[in-house]
Amino acid sequence: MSPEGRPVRLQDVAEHAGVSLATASRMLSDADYKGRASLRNRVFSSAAELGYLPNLHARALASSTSTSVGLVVHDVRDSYFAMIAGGVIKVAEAHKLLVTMVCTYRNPQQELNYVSLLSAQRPRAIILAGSSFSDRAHSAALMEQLSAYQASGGAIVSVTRGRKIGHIVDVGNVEATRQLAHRLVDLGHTSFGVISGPAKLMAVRDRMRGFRLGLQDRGIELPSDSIVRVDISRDGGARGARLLLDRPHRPTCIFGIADVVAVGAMAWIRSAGLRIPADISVAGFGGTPLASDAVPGLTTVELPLERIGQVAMELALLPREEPPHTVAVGGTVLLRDSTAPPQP
Amino acid sequence: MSPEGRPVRLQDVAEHAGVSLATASRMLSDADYKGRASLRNRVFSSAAELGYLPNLHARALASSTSTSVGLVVHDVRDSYFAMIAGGVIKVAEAHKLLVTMVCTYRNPQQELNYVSLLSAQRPRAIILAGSSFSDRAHSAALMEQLSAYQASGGAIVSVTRGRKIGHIVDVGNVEATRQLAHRLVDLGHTSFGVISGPAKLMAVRDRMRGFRLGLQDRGIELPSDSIVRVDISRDGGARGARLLLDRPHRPTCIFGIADVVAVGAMAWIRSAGLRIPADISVAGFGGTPLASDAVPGLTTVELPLERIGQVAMELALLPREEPPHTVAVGGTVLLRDSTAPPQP
DNA sequence: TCATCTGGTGTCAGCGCTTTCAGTTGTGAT
DNA sequence: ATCACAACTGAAAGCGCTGACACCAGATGA
Repeated sequence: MSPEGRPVRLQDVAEHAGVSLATASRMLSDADYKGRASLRNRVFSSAAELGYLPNLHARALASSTSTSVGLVVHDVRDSYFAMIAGGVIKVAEAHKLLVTMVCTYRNPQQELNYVSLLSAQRPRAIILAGSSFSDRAHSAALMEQLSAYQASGGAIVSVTRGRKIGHIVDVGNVEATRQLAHRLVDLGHTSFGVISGPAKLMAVRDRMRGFRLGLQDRGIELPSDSIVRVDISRDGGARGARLLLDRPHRPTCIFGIADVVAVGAMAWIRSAGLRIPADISVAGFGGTPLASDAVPGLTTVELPLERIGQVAMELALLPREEPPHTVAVGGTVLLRDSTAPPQP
Repeated sequence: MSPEGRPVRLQDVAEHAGVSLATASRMLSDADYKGRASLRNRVFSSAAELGYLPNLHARALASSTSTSVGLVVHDVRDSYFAMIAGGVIKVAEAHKLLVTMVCTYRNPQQELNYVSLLSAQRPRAIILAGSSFSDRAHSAALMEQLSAYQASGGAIVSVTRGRKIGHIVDVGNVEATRQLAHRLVDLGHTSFGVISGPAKLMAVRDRMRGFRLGLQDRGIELPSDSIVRVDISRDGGARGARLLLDRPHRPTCIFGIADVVAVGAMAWIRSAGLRIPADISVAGFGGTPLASDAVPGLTTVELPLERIGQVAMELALLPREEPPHTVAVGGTVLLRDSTAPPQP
């Protein structure tokens, strides 16, 4: 490192090694460039000795290729996104790319702000893992930003269906939830309660639709008063369970729109003195560790979350000329002990 | 956005608004600069109309101040770090800073690599939330990197005690674990099993030391054959519990070095047909959502994880001339239902 | 032997922005 | 009206790096 203050520049390394700036640059950052072995050694040992660290900003500016990747999630604290982020970071690190993460906390306006802040960093790709609001105006604004970003050479990957730009990782919310509904009905349930999330979220809508479809497939309607909407969080789940249990007709099975919601609901149900699954069954969605750690184990739609992150990052790495891909990453219904046939 | 390809530069905005580059720059990014109102409007509306997005790389290069912050954790998928990351990101976003996260997966060599990759991005600060290995050579190498980084103007915050550089957020591993031990002994336990983690981690060592001290305070020794070392993960916890239960003398209380370990242990214990806490008590460390979601609720040392992240980020924002601060963020022993007096 | 490559190296013009510095305008006091 | 002073604006010099281009040696083929 430098004796004081000013960081070591490539120039310093070049001088110390007695070569030109350009040669030093090529030696250090062009893998295909060999050069004279003696010089090569001199450059590398000078760099090491001086503690040279390339300035990524300068490099990005000069070569207009950055080493960062933007990741947009709703909330890292939710295991669902933490797992996806883990997958993204794993692949990114293998390629020496840095992942810059922003959390929108499901606020569309924040999302817009952070996406533009991210774009300003000119990342190689932007991965939208939590995104997709149903608001027309918002999607239009987002699309505008994204297409500008794409036009300037960035890759876009969305973990959602139906975005008309970039690559897509489709987790098949609708179909998976439909399957879940089938299995729950097959268990014998006919009266359901659903703890849903903000209607502005596409994922929520899709899961709701899938659940409804699944019930309809078995000839069951979901009355609108058996649905409550809460924040997607543990507390939201608890509140949702309370609302549902307060109603005159108690359902035999509750579906939480996300694992974290279902887990919150389980806690409330238990504290209300009811047994799971004897008195009431509970199911979730996501396949987070929350579901497997829960007691009893939470029946859920298991998504390969970390894998989703990895796939997203791999798509982001595809050459620019590649046409938009859509990768379907299916979920699997995992029946655990939180669900059982209803007591007669 | 630009009609095609090339992004809009400040130059374009300036021309469109009929002012010089310099003026446009000042209008757009110097808050103290007012300028003639008419020009000001022209510049802002031009920027909006053209969809101008500043190039953060160019800005960082020219002004040598970046808008990013580096965050080093062991593993985002672990709620412990996800919560801390959430706190860091929350404060960072409030300051329009972007957080770049790397995961070391507890590999010292990776840590070194990623810290230097991060430094190359010249972030305003580097926050080491998961770090601190006991290896001498490794710490020396890390210190060298960090001090070079600091010399070049970056702030450093470590969530660990005893690093001799930058600000410190001290979670008080030793003292908190000591208290936990007291409480467990006070419950009546005298025979303990500990599921510990890699000895190379300072946090693990500190918690072990605290636990030992706490027992010694009550006149109890911890035989070395009642300690098993595993990976800090759910599976590690399960494996640890298996090892402990296989031993001739079964402890009445098991301490997992981290919540995730304790939760894994609980799962194994339950699957082995033992009841918690009737047959065996379990305690963890961290205060992650894992602990509160567990059934029975996991006794643990509750750390304000999100707050720790926030504090770390706030320290990172302190003016450079500020001397190194040390903020102690205490943990609280939270006795839940996973612990009870041992059965006679 | 000389013309033709080829790979290695140096020179230099930017990448898009900030920031002196100098010049220009407008303001209040004289 | 006149001068000092402030506030504004523009021209230009980089920030640290890459990438075209030019140049040079030595190797190759006729």
